[in-house]
Amino acid sequence: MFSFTRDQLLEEQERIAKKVRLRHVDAESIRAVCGVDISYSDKRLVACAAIWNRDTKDIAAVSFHSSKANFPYIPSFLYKREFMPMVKVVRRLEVRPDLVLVDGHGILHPKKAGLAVFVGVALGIPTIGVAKTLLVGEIGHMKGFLAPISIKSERLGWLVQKEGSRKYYFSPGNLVRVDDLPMLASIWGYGYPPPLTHADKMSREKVYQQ
DNA sequence: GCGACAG
DNA sequence: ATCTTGTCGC
Repeated sequence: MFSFTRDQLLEEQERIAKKVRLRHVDAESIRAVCGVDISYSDKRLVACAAIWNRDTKDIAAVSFHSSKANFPYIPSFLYKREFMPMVKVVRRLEVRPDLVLVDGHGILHPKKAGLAVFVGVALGIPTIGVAKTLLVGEIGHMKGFLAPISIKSERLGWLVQKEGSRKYYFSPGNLVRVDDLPMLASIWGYGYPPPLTHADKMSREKVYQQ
């Protein structure tokens, strides 16, 4: 099988980080939002992509991809474990989403190359990383539901927390700008993104019955 | 050297 | 992520 040295993985992250393009996206143009998540049962995994329609506020399409986990979970190298299954499950959708939300960090990462960066660069679709815990970065002062997060004074993401809700960490994966994230998070009211809630639930159901 | 460490 | 009892709160 394949083995990788830590340096090889770091080189791969540095290469992908150079391919990221942070571009402005108009929130009004975002209609189909896709959430991607993965559930596990031992070494088996099931990835689910769920498209949530911003107008109907309901799920418009779903796809699954089952495979075997071929790499362990190592902090800051999650991409090696989940990147390919996520790309495949999104490509399996019959509809091309306007925005992809990934369960994990984007450029808010030691090498600016989190899981959402790999997925976003591979797909060429605006992508955002949404994580439930912080990996790196310093959190600024909360203003409304938002607090900027930066590394060495460079703003790379946002802490989003609606009153009475948990904290979520947003950062660009590709083709969106850091300062676009607040407007995009407002689409679903700053809570946990509905597309990710559905993808999480459906991937868990699928891996359970399989 | 020690601790921290997305999912 | 997954496993997994009881407990707090709406």
